[in-house]
Amino acid sequence: MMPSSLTAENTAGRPRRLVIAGMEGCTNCAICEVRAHGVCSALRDDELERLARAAVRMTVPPGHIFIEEGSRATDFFNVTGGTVKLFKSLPDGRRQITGFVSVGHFLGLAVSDRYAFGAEAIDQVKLCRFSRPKLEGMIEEFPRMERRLLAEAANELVTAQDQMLLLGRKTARERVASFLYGQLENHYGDAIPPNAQISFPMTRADIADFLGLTVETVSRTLSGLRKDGLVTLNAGHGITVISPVRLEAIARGGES
Amino acid sequence: MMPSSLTAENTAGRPRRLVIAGMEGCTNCAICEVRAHGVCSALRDDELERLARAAVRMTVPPGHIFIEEGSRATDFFNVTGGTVKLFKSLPDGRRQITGFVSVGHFLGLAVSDRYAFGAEAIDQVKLCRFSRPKLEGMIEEFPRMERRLLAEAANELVTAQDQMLLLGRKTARERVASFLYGQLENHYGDAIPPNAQISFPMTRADIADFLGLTVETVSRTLSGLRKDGLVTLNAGHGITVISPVRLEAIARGGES
DNA sequence: CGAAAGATTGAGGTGGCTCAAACGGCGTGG
DNA sequence: CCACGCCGTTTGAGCCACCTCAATCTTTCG
Repeated sequence: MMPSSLTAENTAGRPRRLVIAGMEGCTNCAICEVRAHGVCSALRDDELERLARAAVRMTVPPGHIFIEEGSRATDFFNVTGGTVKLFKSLPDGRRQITGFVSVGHFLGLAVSDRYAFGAEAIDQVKLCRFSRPKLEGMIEEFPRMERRLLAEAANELVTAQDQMLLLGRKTARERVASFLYGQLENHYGDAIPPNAQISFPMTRADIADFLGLTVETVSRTLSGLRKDGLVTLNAGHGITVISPVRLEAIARGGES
Repeated sequence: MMPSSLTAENTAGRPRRLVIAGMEGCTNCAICEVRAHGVCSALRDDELERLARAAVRMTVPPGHIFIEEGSRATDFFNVTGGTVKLFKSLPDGRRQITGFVSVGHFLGLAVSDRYAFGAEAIDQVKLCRFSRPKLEGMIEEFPRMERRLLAEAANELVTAQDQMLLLGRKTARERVASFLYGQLENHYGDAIPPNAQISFPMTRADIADFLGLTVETVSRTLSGLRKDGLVTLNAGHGITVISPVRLEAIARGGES
């Protein structure tokens, strides 16, 4: 009756409560490992000084939800390590992952006073946390930061539109190819060599929830790509893309 | 072979070329009918003065594409009348409508120097057009405008995430109910009365492309809702929603 | 009024889902 | 070190929601 779903398993074995582990207090943003990424890259050293006083560093273990869907939006986050999945759910447990985000990404741009999505750590995730009023004050003071946030929001909007095209109109094969190609771009940028290797932390279930498919379909589709000589599936979550060019053609919808 | 599509008809009978009709030159933004909406509402009168000098008003007839997917992003637009559909396409003609926008909405936040989407007038559309450099200059000068743009982008992001959930995980019935309920909210705000009337300019094909379905499925699903006593289908593009509450329940995924 | 576009309805096909079983890696404990 | 259980992955068989193709009906508009 439901075309897709994760009713049983995905609802049942879902991670525990909102737990925030390992809060290390504020450190120096100027020497932060993600200094060059995300919002931070928009600021000068003296501005970073201010930022540092507002930031709380924290670590979140795999599987833990640190933003609960619909909860009060009290904080903003900046991902400084690991990978996070953002998601929305339906009452019966069906789940859509709206994006995977990693280092440099900014989280928490909420419209209302509540988060419209949830966020769960896939692997060990490091975050900078800012209280809403504090960050809003900073935005007020540093127009450059606002510029940066606008640019990032515009970027996400473009990504979201691509994903809507994928979810609304692409076949399973095209979706999986799109996902793999996206991963390639993340690792290699524009210059993707033949036999490019990727390894990602998300499970088949995550990929399914991201692509609007079931685990079985993702698995079968990957096997199909393997049979067609497009990829090899390595141990763990590793994949070798033999022909990125052909993969992209499939992702774009230009080939069967 | 393709699960969804608008290959034949939708590709063939597609609107003509990029045509911009009725350019009326710059007018006074202070007395503009959408003064209270969109980006304009963020500005003071003296700032609007500046805006007016940068704006070119234009009218676009139904069916005409005024932003071509992938073309150079030379302008920004502010919708001052009518309804616009935003879309992305695949090479074989499959099309996904990413949103319908109307008065007050801002268009053209492109990341690169090219538009990532196309825009087509559904009915008679009125626009304010700004050249990219001019608007960027204004943003530089008026932080309030930037604030406003960021807020609007954040809003669109939330909408986009909702749409991803819809496209990835909702049934046809839930999708159509979601669409109708969204239309209700547009017209009535939060207080939607029983037997609420709506009439919208988009065709069944547009709705299908928006919901990731086919025309036939949209039509059949609407008929199903009618049979179930949830709506009545009026002449033209009018629909009466007998029970908005039950419709919302379906849209949310909480009822069959 | 007539042509063209849009909407509805029917009949049949299929891509991806559901249910089910087997397989593999990995940590735990005996 | 191996047995065991858990979890994620793969594969198979069958089904169904939605798609495709096609005909008819309705609305719009010149």
